Amino acid sequence: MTPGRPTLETVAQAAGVSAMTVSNAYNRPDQLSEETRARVLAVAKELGYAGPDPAGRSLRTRRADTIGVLLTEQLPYAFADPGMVSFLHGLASGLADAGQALLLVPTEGNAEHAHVRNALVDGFVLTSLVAGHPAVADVLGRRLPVVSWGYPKIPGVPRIGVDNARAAAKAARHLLELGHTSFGVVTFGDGSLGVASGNAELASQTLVPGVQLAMRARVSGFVRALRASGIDPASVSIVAGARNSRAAGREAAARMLADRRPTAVFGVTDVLALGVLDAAASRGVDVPRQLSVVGFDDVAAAAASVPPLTTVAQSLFDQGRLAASVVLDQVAGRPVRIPPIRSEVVVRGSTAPPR
Amino acid sequence: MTPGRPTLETVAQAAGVSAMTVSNAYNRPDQLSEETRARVLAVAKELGYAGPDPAGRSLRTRRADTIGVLLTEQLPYAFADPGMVSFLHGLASGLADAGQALLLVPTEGNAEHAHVRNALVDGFVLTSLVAGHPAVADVLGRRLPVVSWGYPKIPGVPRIGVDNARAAAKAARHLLELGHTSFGVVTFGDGSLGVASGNAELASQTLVPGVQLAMRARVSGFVRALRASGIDPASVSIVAGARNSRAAGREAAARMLADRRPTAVFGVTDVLALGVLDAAASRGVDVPRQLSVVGFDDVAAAAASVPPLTTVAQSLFDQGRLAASVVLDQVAGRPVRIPPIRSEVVVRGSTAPPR
DNA sequence: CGCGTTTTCTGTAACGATACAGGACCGGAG
DNA sequence: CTCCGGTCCTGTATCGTTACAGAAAACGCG
Repeated sequence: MTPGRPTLETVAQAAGVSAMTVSNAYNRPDQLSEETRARVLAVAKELGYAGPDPAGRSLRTRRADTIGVLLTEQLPYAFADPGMVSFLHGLASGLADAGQALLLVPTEGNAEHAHVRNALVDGFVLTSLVAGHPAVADVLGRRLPVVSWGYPKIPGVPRIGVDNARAAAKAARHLLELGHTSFGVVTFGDGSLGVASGNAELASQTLVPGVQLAMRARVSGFVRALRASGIDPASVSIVAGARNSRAAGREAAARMLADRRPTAVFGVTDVLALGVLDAAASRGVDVPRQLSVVGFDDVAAAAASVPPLTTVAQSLFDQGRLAASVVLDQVAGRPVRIPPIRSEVVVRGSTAPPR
Repeated sequence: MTPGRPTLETVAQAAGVSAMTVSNAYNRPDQLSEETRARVLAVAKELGYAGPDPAGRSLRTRRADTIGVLLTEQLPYAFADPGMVSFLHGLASGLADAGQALLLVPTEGNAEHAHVRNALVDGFVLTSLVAGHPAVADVLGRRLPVVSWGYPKIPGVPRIGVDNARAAAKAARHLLELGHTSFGVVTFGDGSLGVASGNAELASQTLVPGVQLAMRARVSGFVRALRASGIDPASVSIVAGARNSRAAGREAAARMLADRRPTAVFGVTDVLALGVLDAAASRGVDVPRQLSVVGFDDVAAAAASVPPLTTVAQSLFDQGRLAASVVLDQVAGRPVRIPPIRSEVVVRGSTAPPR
């Protein structure tokens, strides 16, 4: 009876010890003599035993030492968006420090969300998901610890995220302090909807990407801060790109600049703001002398652009690490505390007083 | 006897059916009447049953529907390097299409490589690892399907990667055709070692990051192509940055440009080449009129730089997708075929004839 | 009405591991 | 010689699921 893959039992018999001893040889070296351990491992090697099977172990111990992150509808989005990459970076880093691996769980494709149901994880991190996305219900159904980043806001689920409206207001105040009086905003998707009606925070009944909820909050926070300083909201030209990409930002900005050109533009993400810089450059508009541009996020590319981008920095990497510690605290049954996320305007070369 | 977490059995008893029926309710809807299924699911919901436990399922079915990717020694590297991110993007995309999740397995931290041993995966993808990295042995010990990207080269393990030397030679020929006669190379780490002695391909006995083996191949391929056209290899100034970052590339290029300045520079990665552009800009050196710059990889930032970067494109995204299909072919027992990876020079605005 | 088919459901037997509770043995103290 | 405390090792009992084979009921049909 020696066919098939070797197991603990196979090795145990070959080595003349009990299965427990073989298990201990791998996991509790102090529980057996160095001598026996060496012999057991030698036998295991000879038999081609691959080591204790993680599936068996996981079933028995009820732990996976893995945290799953639910990626946006469009998997590509996760890697194409530098902000998301920074967050994942921080998350992976925090998890690795705690000896946990990170499982990327796609939400698209399988309609039954088999990925979510089958994911062998001890907890989930939700990232900027579509509000009301069915996969969220599946995650909650797993009854595992969860932490949400940005949106959706779920009752009873710890959430990490900046106050987008307040952070965007900082961008507005920076520009106001420089003396600007005419403004534009570049957003994407339907991120501008509801702003005109002052209803930007209205929860949509339809499937609205969570990222776009964040963008709405940024737009409305920006506009509100302007209004507080006596700027007429109706004078603020708001354009939306098709998606959050540099090219879309450039295209949207081109439309705006062709119209009556404001002296200051707020891009709701750095990626869009970089597109604004591109559009300005190709039209011969000098930044910052003829046009000030502010972004949001402070991704790596923001510091390297020409000119370097002034932006509202939120530490995405740190938020990733925080998400890791929050979900692990829950797994371990420790109390969860979420400090407020800080944001600040990083002034670089893309903003200046208007001429 | 109803304490603890509910299981299939708990639900089965409450619903008055067998455990198998409950299992089928979740996994084989066609195996039972719609009526019973609805009743079972209702009971399950009422009991707070979270659905079939992935650990039990995985033990029984011997599948995890997950592929693990072993990340470089420095986890941060994976996310900080846009080339790696593109590869991961393609990999995740290919896996998602096949209904597989992606597990990021860190190699650092735990000396025993518990992550590798415990990873619940059906196969592994190795990425540009340190040659002879101990985690590689652990991976091979798992006796699972493996595919390696770039380095290390492991006998019997399918490997995906461009021919770095040949691709770099294309960069050299592009510059030669433009008429350049004085050259520089910016690499990183010890990527230049051995080139002078013509021994760049020598496998090192020490722990040399696999990425650096790739860089060595690029440097030597570039230099060899120059030599083939009568350029004295000794006249090529080779400088190395501390790491693969834009800042390091800039710093290294600054040293080179302060010296006798070549008319053409090859950056062994786009990231480094972008640093070269930065260095040129800050010294007032006009690219491409006074200096031509060629990169390698064709990351997104290469198309957006000022001027846009001429580079040797290798489709990292496609290589990620290929890695996915190769490892899944192995898992499924299908024959593995690895097509050659194409590379080509994408001419943009950073190269021109010398003046 | 009898008989083969299909639909619907069930019982048994692993899958591979570890937690736990001891048992055997050994050396030294009393 | 007994008792005690370690060290080293073992047996048993799950962990929760699904593959497989087949039973029972329902159905179609000549």
